[in-house]
Amino acid sequence: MSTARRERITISDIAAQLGISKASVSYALNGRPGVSAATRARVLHLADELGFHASSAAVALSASRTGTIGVVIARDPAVITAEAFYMRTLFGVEQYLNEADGQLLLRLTGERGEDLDVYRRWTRQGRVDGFLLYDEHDDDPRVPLLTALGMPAVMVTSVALDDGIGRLVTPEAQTVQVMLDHLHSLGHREILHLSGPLVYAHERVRMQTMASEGAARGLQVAHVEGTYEFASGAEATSALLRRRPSTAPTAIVAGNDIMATAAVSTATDLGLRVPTDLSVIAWDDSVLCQVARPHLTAMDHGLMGKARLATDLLFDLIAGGTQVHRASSVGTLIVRGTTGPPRR
Amino acid sequence: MSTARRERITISDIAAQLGISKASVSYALNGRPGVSAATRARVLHLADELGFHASSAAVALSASRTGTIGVVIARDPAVITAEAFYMRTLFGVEQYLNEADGQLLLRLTGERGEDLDVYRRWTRQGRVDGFLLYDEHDDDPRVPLLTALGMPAVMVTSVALDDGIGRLVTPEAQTVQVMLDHLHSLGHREILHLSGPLVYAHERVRMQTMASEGAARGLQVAHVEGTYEFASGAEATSALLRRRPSTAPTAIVAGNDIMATAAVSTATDLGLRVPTDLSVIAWDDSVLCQVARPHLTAMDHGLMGKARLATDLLFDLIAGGTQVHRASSVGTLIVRGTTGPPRR
DNA sequence: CTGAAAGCGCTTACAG
DNA sequence: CTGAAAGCGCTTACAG
Repeated sequence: MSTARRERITISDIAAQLGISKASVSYALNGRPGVSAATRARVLHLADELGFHASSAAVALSASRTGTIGVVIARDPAVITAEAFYMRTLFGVEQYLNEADGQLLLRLTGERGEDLDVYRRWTRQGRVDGFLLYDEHDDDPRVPLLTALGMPAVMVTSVALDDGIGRLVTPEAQTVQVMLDHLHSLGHREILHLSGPLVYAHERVRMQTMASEGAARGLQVAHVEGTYEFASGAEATSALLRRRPSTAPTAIVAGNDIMATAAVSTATDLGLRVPTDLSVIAWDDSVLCQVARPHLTAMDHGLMGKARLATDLLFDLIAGGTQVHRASSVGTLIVRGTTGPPRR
Repeated sequence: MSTARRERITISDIAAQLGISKASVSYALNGRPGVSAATRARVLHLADELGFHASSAAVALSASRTGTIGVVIARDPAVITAEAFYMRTLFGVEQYLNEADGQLLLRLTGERGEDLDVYRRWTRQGRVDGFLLYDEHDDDPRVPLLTALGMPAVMVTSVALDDGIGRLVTPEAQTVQVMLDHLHSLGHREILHLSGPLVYAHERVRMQTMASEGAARGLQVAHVEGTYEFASGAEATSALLRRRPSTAPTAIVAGNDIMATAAVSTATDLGLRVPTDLSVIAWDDSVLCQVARPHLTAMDHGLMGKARLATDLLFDLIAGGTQVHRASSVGTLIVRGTTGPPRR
């Protein structure tokens, strides 16, 4: 009856109805000083009654604040849709955003650097206040790019570099210790580390840590670089098993759930028993691990919690925070059916 | 050297450097008439050289256009991270957006109606130009809400209602025909349809279609409502197998990959052989289907392509298009190791 | 505590 | 074809 033609309700409407200035409405709405408690209450009440929500464009334009963070994932669809990693991570981010009333702008690009253009464009267009970064590469071009653009960013990574961007650092050393201690106590002495692609910084860290921690325990740790794909896990496993029954590894630590599942499948197909003839640990737990037979022993890294931590750090930096490093806590080893004493 | 203090490059900068008006720059940039070819070329060249990207806030505020679509997923994290459905769907959407230079605002909420608030808020805030809708319920409250808000929307569904919102309609009848023909030709006469929750409109359609198409082929089709979860598939399967060897179904059509995998696992655990003693089809193909043993026979619905179609329809409606219904094409049955002739 | 006014960076009729 | 100007809906010093 009142606002027939005009679709949108603005602070001008509220100001007019209350007989005060737009400025007062703005101050009241944003919880800033400059209005009396009584005026503030009247504004908030009317805004609620009218279902008022400030135009994000107007806020962004005048206050240079979008309330939006960006996530750009540059990975092959075939791999990414197979792993649960990103979906869990996104859920963690969203849990935080639901509470903090933030928004997520998401972009899935190919692996050939198209992502750099998205960071640049979104920044110039003023679409986001900051970025959450995953899958760090060595000399990752995103770090200098975002630094140059002056855009807050948090890398979820295993490397605690001091390059100015925010970093949520995974304690890979502790993760490796948990897995190696488990295998060591079962009696394994020779282990194969089937990693993901070494272009990823965290895979390099894991490889080095597996080697050093293995040596510290008197373990032989061999390494093979995989692709995260099923075929890659199958191939590495059959190659390993062809060396039997010499001094081949009795256990495989696989870089993701897919390759771990492949290892179990392949061993079983070749007539071996898991875990008696071969033990397998998956670096990341997932439904796949719970559904495969036998169920896979795997690390639960609390991915949703990690994502929340990362998002919290990012909002902190956006708000002007200066503490750029934060550490996530070590995960839990879920012992299921694919690890046991080796026969030998 | 020139723009030291001022971070952002604006059309005013371009206009100044070229000695023309802001309006001309705007026309040139947006490919609209009102500038000579020569001027347009100079503008575009300089904009490119300066790495100019228009402020999305300013465009949104003045032109009421964000270039952003919203997707709000109201599902339990445990289920959603297990299925590949949404990740594939998001990839399809993103493929389209990468080409059309559109953006995606994503929100994952709980299942208790919090999503309605997000639709309302994003609309009032002017954050998006339209919504992509999934998981239609009977009398879905989102339809009247978005209609009232005057917001373009496309529901990806199995129901071709004429309620004004856009609909990309899955041909469930054809899908059912493909699966039933396969089972029928193998010799199955009694089939169990283990559906997902019937609160979803597409599950109701599937149930009705399974019944009618089954009857048309002289098949007995029983129905059990599942939850999409592993436990649900396991339970339904063991209940079915307890009825053996009477006139129990010899095949299960399961509503998603998780329940299908559960059916195979459970049957195997109970000492039955798949597919000899029990055949299983998964309604949606996934890595899980390819990794499980035996590999699962499943429908490939071309989810990424469907998502692209839906996004295309949405942008069409946003641009003023009036054709609200579009049909997606039927998927392909991938015959693997879980379907074969029944023993009987 | 309150109001008038400038400004954010675009788009879009409207005159020339 | 081109320019001057108003307007989108907020925020934010700046006076009172």
